[in-house]
Amino acid sequence: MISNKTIGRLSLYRRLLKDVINDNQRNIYSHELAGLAGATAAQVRRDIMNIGYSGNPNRGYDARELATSIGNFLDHPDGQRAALLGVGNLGRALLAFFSGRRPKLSIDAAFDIDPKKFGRVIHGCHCYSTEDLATVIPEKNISIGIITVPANEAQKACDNLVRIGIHGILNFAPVPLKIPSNVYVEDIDMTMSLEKVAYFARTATSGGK
Amino acid sequence: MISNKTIGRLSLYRRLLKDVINDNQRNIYSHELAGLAGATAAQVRRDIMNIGYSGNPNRGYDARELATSIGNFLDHPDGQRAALLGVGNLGRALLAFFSGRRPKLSIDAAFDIDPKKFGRVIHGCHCYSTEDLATVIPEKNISIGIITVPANEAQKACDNLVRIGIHGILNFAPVPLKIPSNVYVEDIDMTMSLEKVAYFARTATSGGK
DNA sequence: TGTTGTGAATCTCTTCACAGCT
DNA sequence: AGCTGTGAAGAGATTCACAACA
Repeated sequence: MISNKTIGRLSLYRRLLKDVINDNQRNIYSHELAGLAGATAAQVRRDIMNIGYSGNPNRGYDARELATSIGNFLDHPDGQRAALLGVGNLGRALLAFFSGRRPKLSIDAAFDIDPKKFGRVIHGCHCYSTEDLATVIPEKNISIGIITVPANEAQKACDNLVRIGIHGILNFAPVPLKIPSNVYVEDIDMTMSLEKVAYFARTATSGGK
Repeated sequence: MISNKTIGRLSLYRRLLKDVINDNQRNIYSHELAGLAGATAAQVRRDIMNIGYSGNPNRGYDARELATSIGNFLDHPDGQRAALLGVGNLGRALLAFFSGRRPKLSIDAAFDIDPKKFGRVIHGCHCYSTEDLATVIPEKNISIGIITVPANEAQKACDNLVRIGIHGILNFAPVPLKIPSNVYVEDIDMTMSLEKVAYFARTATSGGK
């Protein structure tokens, strides 16, 4: 079983490898990738070991092969699609941010309760009424939910997603969601992050992490 | 020394305690707070122990006192101010999100390179030219930077902040920043988070974390 | 009885260190 | 000589389990 932390770093390595490949660099050593990622060489080697890819003691890793191996590991062969719930300031920013970024992972529908938004296309994404959730999500074969509704509506949004059979949720609302154990939630708690920065900025010389 | 993870949870506990206090609940047990926070009772007790606050074996913790203790621990007595670099979609969403949220922690200046934005006030925050960074930041006594510029400009933005003497940075750009060891960076890597969700949504029954 | 506070045990993640390879 | 792959050690975080207490 592969850990949450390793998955996160693999995602980062792949992104860094794309730049390396674009610069026409063929091979990369664990310590080079570690330098780019802010990790240690041993960490990089172990992460790569975990997905079963092997380098060469002389030339390090083949950048292109490694990126492909990570892709095979992280991506679903048919791709995966996400729905965004809550087309406010943050929701729209995310639609812009993720638009066309990864072919195997796209936001394919947005939902809101405000009728003025129904039918609009925002950064290439069609906006539906929340009432259509149960029909649009299976129809578009969506397997991931992104919650950007206000805090007081987040649990309801989550419950709706879970009821339809969504197993993965990215939650931007600053409240812990109650979910059954077969659903994975990743929280992005910006308030918490900012308060951490404030704390460690004070305690000065290199606080935690 | 208190850990990064503990600081994060304390921030969360405080937010949850506000709701509890608003509901006129006087006392709270570690297992109740744990339930709200999605943690264990032992975890909550240890975190609270770390900041030196004590409960009562009969009544648990005094909600109001505990919230105050966490505040004394997390907040700077004079408050702290942040600057946001990069007034794009995400930057504007953050200005809206954090506007007036916490009195002791506010975004007091925004910076961009686009002259059309200079002088505008966005969600209550004045927008300056990036060239004015070195004058506005000391003037407003800002100690925290928030980076929402495009990936290829993030390191430059970071370097500018560090040069002016900023010790804490919240980084939304999807690149690891190179910083001296006396600066604390908290990364919010939305791409990584979404890819994690995609992965664990597949491997189904409660992947990692 | 049911809670807190906490030493000790456990679990998880990271780093060390080196054999084996090219 | 300098790298990878990896067992083993180490560090860090969480949970257990129970004495002390109201």
